[in-house]
Amino acid sequence: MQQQANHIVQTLKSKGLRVTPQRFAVYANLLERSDHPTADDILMDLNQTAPTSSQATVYSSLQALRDVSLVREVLLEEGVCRYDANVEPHHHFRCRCCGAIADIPWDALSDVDVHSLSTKWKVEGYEVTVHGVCDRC
Amino acid sequence: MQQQANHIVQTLKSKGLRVTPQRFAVYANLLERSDHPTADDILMDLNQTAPTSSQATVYSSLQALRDVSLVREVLLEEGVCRYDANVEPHHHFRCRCCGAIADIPWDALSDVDVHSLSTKWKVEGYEVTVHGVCDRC
DNA sequence: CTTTGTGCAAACGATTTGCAGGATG
DNA sequence: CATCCTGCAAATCGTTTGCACAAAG
Repeated sequence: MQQQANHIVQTLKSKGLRVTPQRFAVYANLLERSDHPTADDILMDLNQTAPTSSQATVYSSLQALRDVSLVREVLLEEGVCRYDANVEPHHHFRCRCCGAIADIPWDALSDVDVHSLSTKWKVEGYEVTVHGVCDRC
Repeated sequence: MQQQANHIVQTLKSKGLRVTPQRFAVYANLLERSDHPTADDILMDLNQTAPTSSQATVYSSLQALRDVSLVREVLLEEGVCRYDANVEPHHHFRCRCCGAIADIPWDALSDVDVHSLSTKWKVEGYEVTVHGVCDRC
């Protein structure tokens, strides 16, 4: 635990971010959950027991973390931006009913040849979004 | 042209939608462009020469068209919902610089085997999002 | 004539911003 | 001690809603 905390501090520092309690808390929270929370989800979670961080700060922390590629945005739903501390390439599954999002490891899907597509574009990457219904629905 | 107009009228009727000038205009506009406009883009375009439709009506028309599967939402950018009259399965390319979105025909990419993924999900479909830089950037 | 759509303006929810005070390196 | 961050509240942006009037079938 202490080790993990230290690791987070080092990671933030190595990206040139100041380590503040709020920023630490946002990133730590995102690292320990896998449910792709919204900014508001994180805010609620952090302030559940005691006030930890304000709304504006959560937003700006997420922005800072995104700018240094420690978190990524996940856009699979209208009107909400979700966040993911898993920045390795991977795919997503989204449940049509409950909206739950799950990660799919990169290797679980066959590779798609996106480089022979068009000479008009410089292709840099891709990802697959799978949709369907999850077990709870 | 007249033929095309008639076709649009028939399509709307066959989906049980009343044919109003505004709804017609929104759908026709979406059919003749391929740039995945936002609701506001459409509004601007329609009212460019003469006032044709109000903001609320464009939104409600798009909602109606989406409800009967004549248009689909495209979510590849934070905060904006884009619309596409191409409802056939296809993939998307998005330019990292200018945000432009282009369609990729379904057959242009190799199939991904998404059905052997997990027994926890009932997989219904998928699509690939390719990102990179377009020729103008 | 019944039902549904339109337009306006106000309401809404998520995110951003301005600014004064506070913490970090 | 200079710089960057935080918190608050107000502002902004895209979208939705309530309601009175108008149009469609």
